[in-house]
Amino acid sequence: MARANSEDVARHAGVSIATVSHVINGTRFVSEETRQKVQDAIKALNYRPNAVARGLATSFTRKIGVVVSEIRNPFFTATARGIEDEVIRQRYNIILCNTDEDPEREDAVLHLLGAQQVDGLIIAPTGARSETLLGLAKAGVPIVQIDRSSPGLDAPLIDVNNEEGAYQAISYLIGLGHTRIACLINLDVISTQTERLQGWERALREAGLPVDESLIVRADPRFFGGTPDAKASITRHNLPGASEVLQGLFTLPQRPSAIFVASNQLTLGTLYAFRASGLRCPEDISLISFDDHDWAPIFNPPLTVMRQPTYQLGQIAAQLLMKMINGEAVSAPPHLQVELIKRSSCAPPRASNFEGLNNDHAKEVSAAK
Amino acid sequence: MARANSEDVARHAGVSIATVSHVINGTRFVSEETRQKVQDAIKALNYRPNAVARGLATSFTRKIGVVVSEIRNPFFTATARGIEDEVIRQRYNIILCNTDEDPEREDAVLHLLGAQQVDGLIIAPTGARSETLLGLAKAGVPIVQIDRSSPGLDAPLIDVNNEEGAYQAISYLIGLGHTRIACLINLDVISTQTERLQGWERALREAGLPVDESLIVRADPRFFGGTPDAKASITRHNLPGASEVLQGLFTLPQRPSAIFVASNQLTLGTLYAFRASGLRCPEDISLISFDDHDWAPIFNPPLTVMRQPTYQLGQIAAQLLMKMINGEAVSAPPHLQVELIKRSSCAPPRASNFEGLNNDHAKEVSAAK
DNA sequence: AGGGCTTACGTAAGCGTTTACGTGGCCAAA
DNA sequence: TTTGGCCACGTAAACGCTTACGTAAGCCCT
Repeated sequence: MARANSEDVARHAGVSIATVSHVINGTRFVSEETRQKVQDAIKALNYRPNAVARGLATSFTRKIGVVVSEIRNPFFTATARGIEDEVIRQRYNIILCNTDEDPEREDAVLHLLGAQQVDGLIIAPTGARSETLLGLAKAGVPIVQIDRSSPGLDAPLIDVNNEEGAYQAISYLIGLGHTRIACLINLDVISTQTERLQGWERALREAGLPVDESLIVRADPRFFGGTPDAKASITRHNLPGASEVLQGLFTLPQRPSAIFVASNQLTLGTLYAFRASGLRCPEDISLISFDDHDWAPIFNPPLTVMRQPTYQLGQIAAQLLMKMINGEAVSAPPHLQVELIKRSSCAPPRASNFEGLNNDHAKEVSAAK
Repeated sequence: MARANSEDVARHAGVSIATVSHVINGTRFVSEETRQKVQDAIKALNYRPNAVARGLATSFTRKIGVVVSEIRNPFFTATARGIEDEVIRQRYNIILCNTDEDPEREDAVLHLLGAQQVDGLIIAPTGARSETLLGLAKAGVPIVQIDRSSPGLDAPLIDVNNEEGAYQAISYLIGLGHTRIACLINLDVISTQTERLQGWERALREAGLPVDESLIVRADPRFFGGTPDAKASITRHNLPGASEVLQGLFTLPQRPSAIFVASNQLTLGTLYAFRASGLRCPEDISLISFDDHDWAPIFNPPLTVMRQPTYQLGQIAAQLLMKMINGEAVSAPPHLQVELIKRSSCAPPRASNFEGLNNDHAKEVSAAK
């Protein structure tokens, strides 16, 4: 059963094809009588306007591209959902693409999206400068960046204040009495990681603590414990992951009493390293990590985290993009705020004073003394 | 800078627009000389074919619709990723939509996808019969269903053997010595849930155990501990979630010694209920649940699960769909297999015999006696 | 020499919309 | 009776491709 087109509708209603277009879009006055005839014809023929043809005619396709590194990363999953909820209300669709942080794959999907004539683009760019991305921008495609920014690209960026978030996390640990705080970051060259590293350093410096470079460790992001295929496609650099790297660190004579995990993809490996090294958290080592997880509150111990407003981040990015698509002037919004969620994976270091305690586990530890 | 079109290229190369099209698509012989001129022109003008126009002309848009209930559900996240990896190789894009198991929203997104002239559709349908979906099928849109099937729709279904998986899970528990095994299922009307319930019942019957209806509990699926906005959009029925429902069950005089969780969205709530009720797992109660999680191996205890090949499920669905789009004859594939991943959340019930033990924790418990 | 075949490419219709412009009918004012 | 204007709608070009069909040039064969 071939789909009816507007010509069929016009014939059926005894009007011109222009009129059916106008009743559909409400773009000019049509008498009540003819409008009714057209509506009836549409019903009778089960007519649905062809968005592709409309796209050709208007150059608006009602599709936006969403490109992230990996949709299985809960950060992006939630963000994508925020985006979709926002745009679907305006009858827009999202085309989802993964880059795996690979500039080549990024290039490929950007070409496809460009060909698809998306009305706009929300992208978490890889670290590499992308001529293709710059080309899209120059061609007038509205773009908003999320989480990180692409070199040379002048497009609004929606992200959190990573440096400040890390600073808060480290300050919290310092307040608990820690002085040797490791910082675990992602090997991928993403600006978020260096920003968080800077926050780590600043907190240390401001507290008058030594900045020991040997406490900065980098690991290959990977899914831990996922299905085999997932694992294969996610291990990117084929270099040691968080658990391997940390088990080395933990055997050091002067091991840290706390660890700050700057990437949500590294948390599971860290937890595994604790277990493998026989370290109890928070008794032997404290943990604070970026990004909340849905399992974090019921983990043992419940994880203290820096929560990012992921869903909201997607919403805001989408709202901004829609404004740009509609030709409204927009200004780069401020950073979103991260939130310190105190649960129980941070406690004062052992054999230290307990001033500044303010969570249950710390009190338990204190009481146990 | 307006984008060049094929006419610009033709003019620049001194050939006709038809020739440009043919060198791009390789659809007819073009002399090496002219081919070269066209290629040069394409480079010079940075020409990219407009997929929308091509779509209008050929009626193939190189887009497929992917509709799931909730992309934040890791099951669908992995599946979507499998789909994308598969179709991107053929330069196809996916349009992602969420339904929240809401027939109305499903209807809305299906209309949009229909208008967008997707070449095919991969859908995890809601339980409700959908005229819109049936209409798309009748209009000739290739469709493959995943996870569950839609009433009245004749389209291949890619899923796992839910009944058998549940049967295996329960049989495993029975082998461990359990006789009172609760079954926690999702309130949403999805066929997977009833199938798993049937597996539960069959295993019990075949073992000659009583089928106690009071051990079947239903809960509202919801994210537990997620961000506030996530929670709001996910709680669907505004009815008690897993943790509330189970805490009731656990205070019963004859509480179950094991629980089978039939939905991955209910596992976190179950774990929370354990904690809230002061129940230790697996010492006081055993747990086996559908779907693996990336945090399951490092949870305390590591969770024994029925793993579904989620990523692969997406791949297979995509492969099948591509064949259908290419007009090849396809046959409905067999169920995918679920896999019992034995970790440590299942142990023999206390004060019972220990025959049939086969996991570490069970042995520990045994040894501890 | 003329017809026919091949080679390499051009012409133009068509895909299903939107939209600038045109037009017939009717009514009121001159 | 004109004329002008409004009202309600139709005509046709345009969007950027694909593709069926047409065609000019060159060659071979009789």
